[in-house]
Amino acid sequence: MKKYIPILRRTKLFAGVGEGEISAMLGCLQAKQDSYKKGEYVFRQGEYLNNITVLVEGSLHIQRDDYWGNRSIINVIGIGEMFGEAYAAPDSGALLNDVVAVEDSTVIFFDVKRILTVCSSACKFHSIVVQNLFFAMSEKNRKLVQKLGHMSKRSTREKLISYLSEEAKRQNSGTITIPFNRQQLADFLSVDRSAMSNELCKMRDEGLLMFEKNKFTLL
Amino acid sequence: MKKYIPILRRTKLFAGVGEGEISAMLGCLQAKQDSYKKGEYVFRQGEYLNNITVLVEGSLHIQRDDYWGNRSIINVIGIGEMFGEAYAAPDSGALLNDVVAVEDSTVIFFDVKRILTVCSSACKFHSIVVQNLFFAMSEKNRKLVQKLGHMSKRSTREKLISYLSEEAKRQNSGTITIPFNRQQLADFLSVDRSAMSNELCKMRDEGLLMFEKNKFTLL
DNA sequence: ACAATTCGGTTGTTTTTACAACAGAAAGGA
DNA sequence: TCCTTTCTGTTGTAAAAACAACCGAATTGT
Repeated sequence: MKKYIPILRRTKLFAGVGEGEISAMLGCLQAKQDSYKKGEYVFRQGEYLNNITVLVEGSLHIQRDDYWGNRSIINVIGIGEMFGEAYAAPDSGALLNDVVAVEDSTVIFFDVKRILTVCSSACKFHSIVVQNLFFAMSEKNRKLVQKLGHMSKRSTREKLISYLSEEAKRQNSGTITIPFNRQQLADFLSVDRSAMSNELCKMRDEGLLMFEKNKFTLL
Repeated sequence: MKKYIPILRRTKLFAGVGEGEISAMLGCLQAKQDSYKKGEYVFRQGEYLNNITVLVEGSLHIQRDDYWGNRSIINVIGIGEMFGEAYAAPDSGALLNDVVAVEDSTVIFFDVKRILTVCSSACKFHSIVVQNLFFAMSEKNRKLVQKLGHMSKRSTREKLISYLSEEAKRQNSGTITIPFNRQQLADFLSVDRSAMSNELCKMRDEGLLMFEKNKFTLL
């Protein structure tokens, strides 16, 4: 697990905490590590969690397949991001989504009780982590609201514009790379893939944007 | 502000804290109170917040109007619920939504820094509140994901079923009262009001449900 | 009680989407 | 390299939603 300490150091959860302290906290927080091959499930819908999990290698999708097989991608988890935190509280009930590795991935689990209960021992930085946890959850929250913003748009075109322009803002560039192929983007925006593909090409023909694979340029 | 202490006591934020302690914390957390008439704005899009706010009287909508006047209702805040917490962190940026009173309302503001920074003085219950804050944010998070679940449905009918059946589950009854009129429900689910009204009547004629005003019975 | 406004339902038209089926290109594996 | 699979774009059709316009009922304010 030692090898991932430099990565943990750069996460929101451990912002402001040194590598030495993180190393010490790994024990205090009962950290456990696990790896998953592309396509494997980290968590499944219906499971009960009691840990906060941080991705240190690879990439994950938080998604949900409904009864008819329609997939909805809720969120993408990149390296350094945490997940599962919303289901780690005592009365939060079962997980409503699947968490699946979209490439070979490694995660580290932290016991949530141990994070929230400030220990009396050496971990001075514990309270920083609690604050960080709050900030990270705030951010996740805002991200979800932004996604609601995209999905509240009535047409596929508007959804695309809403998503791509926000992504351009976030990546601070007119040319962006998205973490989706076409099917995944459609599942993320909850639209039909072929209709979306069609709309994208129309937008390209109208000179609104250019794209090649998952690289888009807004004009 | 004293008169609202019994209400605060029943909130998620102050769960497990006695009235005496709450009373003491009001000062410690620099609580401030304000009231709004129906239709008035508590916060506006673009504002910067640094407090967590709890509704103690009335009802609020978290909503957003886009460029063309399409309204999207993100969330409903009932008595005892908190809001604004996702925008109270230092780097969270400006508020993306409006918060508007849908009836005469009263709120109490708490300075977020003071909540997160455990004071050395008498407030023993401070750390409980920090935990509560985490749990409350978790819950809000799950609520947003549930809303994404409704909005990810492709048809108006599916959106309605998704929303109403979740609400029936939450209210633990086949007969539920929703906090929306037709226009608001449409804005909440991001569909056209007349089309939705039409669909509701079709569903009623098919024997799927019954309704009268904002009271629905699922069959 | 009356006038004005809001609310909910209805209908017809236009636009958009979902769905299905297919084909060429690209990627991946043996 | 060849074969297989995945990915993306294209087209046509059927279904659904948005939009607009309207009406009667209910509600609100004076």
